[in-house]
Amino acid sequence: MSVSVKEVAREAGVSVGTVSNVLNRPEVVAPATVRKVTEAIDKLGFVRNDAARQLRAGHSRSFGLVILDARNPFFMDVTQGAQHRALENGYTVLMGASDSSLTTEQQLLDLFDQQRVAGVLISPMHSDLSRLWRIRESGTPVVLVDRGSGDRSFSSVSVNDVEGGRIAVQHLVELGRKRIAFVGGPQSIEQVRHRLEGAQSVIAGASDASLEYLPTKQLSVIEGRAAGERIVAMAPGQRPDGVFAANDLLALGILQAFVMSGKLKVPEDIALVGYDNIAFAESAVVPITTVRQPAEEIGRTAVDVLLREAEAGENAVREQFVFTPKLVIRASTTGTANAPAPSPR
Amino acid sequence: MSVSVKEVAREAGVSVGTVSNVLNRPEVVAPATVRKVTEAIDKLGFVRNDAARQLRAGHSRSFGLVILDARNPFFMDVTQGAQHRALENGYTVLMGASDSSLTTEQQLLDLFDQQRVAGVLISPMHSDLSRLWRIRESGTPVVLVDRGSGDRSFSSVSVNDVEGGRIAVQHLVELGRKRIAFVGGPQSIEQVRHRLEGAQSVIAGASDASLEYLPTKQLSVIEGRAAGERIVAMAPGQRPDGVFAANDLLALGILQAFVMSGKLKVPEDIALVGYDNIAFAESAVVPITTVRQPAEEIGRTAVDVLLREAEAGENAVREQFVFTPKLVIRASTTGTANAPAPSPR
DNA sequence: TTCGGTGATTGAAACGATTCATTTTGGGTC
DNA sequence: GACCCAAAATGAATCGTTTCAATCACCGAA
Repeated sequence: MSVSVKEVAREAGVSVGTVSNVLNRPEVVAPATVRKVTEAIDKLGFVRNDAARQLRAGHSRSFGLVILDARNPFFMDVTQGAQHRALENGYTVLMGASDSSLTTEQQLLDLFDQQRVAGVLISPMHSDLSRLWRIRESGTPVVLVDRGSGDRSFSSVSVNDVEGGRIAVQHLVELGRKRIAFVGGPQSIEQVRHRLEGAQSVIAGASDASLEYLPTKQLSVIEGRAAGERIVAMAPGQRPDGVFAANDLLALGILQAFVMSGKLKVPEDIALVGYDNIAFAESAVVPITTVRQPAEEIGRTAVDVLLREAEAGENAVREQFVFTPKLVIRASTTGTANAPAPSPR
Repeated sequence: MSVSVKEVAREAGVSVGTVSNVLNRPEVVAPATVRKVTEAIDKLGFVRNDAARQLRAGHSRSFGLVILDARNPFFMDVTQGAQHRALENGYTVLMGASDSSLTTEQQLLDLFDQQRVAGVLISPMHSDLSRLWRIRESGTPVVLVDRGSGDRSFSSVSVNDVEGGRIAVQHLVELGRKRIAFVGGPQSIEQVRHRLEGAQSVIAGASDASLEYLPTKQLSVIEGRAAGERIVAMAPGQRPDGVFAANDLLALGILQAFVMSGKLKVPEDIALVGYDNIAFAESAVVPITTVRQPAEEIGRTAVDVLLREAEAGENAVREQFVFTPKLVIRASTTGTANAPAPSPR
């Protein structure tokens, strides 16, 4: 079916070893021979069989990346960053979304195991990292993405989510909002817990403000809309005047519900802050104030760390990268018309 | 490093052939033996080496998918659909974005070649399908996605883009818009050409309406914003009163520019129609009227066709699926407040 | 007791690239 | 012309799984 080194060797009148050398270390082969072999390769349309290379090498030349949600532009940005940096180093990225399902996460890891990936990048569902320990013990480096490693036992590239939650709610409080609602869930997602924690820390320091927790099942536009509808349905007296959503998808959904109701004006009646600074937050009905995370940089850095760990092998040093999030202020809290200049992402 | 069938066989006291049979055809192995082997597998933590399987099988158990843009939610929806359907059939999807670069497209195909993927799904850049011919001739089925195969020489799953362009502009004309602008590009993208063609066909039939073509370099929010700014800068007398954008990302950017200028009201001064019906079109500053394509279904169907072609081998029948797009009317053309019920995607 | 026959198991070959110890080649020296 | 050495080329072994022809074990029928 497809051409192998053997046939190339025959065509070029050399041995298979030489063909392999031309492919991998042309400097040890006589120039004339290199030419002969290259010509044979072109003539026969030879394409290396990656499976055979991997089998011999013991591991593949791709990294496995497990993200939480492929529909969230934030993760696609992370993926993009990772993919580019990996490609620069001759690696490929296999991306899979766990869709916040533990089973799917396991399946993806099984898959990566079978593929003998050179490393795993993962935004894990919960704190039980035992599976990841096993993977690393079997010789595959693991880097946590968008999630710190509490005890520093894994390398990680993350953003300070507690701080992110803090600056978001701080902003709302400084605008004079008293009844704050936090919309997000499930709490099994660490990022959600941390952002909530940061929110609570602000409230604890502000005597006259309160925080209400409105749980959601997922971090999606649909769930956001549902949460928004719940808020719309509340009695005016106990309705929050500021909402902090655990991510921009939720915020977008919440905003939709508010606008559709025709009853709640943003930010006059209720201010809204999201998280991630996805491109679409800026072009929403009311441009959404949000907490920016350097998505692509997270992806790139994660691959860098993975490459270093892979190189170092057994005695690799664990690295902890923690980025600091920034508040991007837009009309959903300040009510000023759309920001005149496009904000950086 | 990692456990092989050989060690499992030793542990279980059987031959490697038997272990392989337990793995692949347990029904031909005595129940007691199956148990012994299964226990040995669990005990040693054996994980199949996919590279070795592939090598033997001659091809991998994954499909390669080349999309135009990973940041466009439309393509992520297609990917999601493809991934799910593939998984149901025991296949994996390797997704790569060509980012509208021919070189990247080639690189991805090279990669898939090396991986000996079981099939290729591609949303190709231009009409030169010679590379795809070669791939198919080497025994790998190919299905065109979101793009028809003019001469039916490839199977394809697409949407009638000419019709999509037609209904979009038809809608604008029916609303009484006379000076229509088509924003999109580059024309090397077939989808863009067809949508433009559909737009032109309407104008040709409407005596008093005109169509202006505003080219863009990409189908992105940024490019949309730039195009929008160009429109804002036009003299009021020759400014279009209706804009049809080649996709929702562009539309979102255009809308941003209009709103930011503070000079143009949508739809009063200028009506806007997008394409794709991505989730974010609905939650835009002004919810955007758009042309809906069944993204996930496209992905699913494409995998189905690929599976059929792979099964049939040499004498496979080429199949052409053409979905019909639907107009989703929102405030950016009708000006009515946000649609009360969320529209279907 | 022997002979089929069936169901279960075996083990060697094959997949294709890489590696590395070994052999060959070609110059240069004395 | 013999000898040495470096550079170049060779080819068998290896990776882990699957396949399949061959063998084995066991039971019932003759």
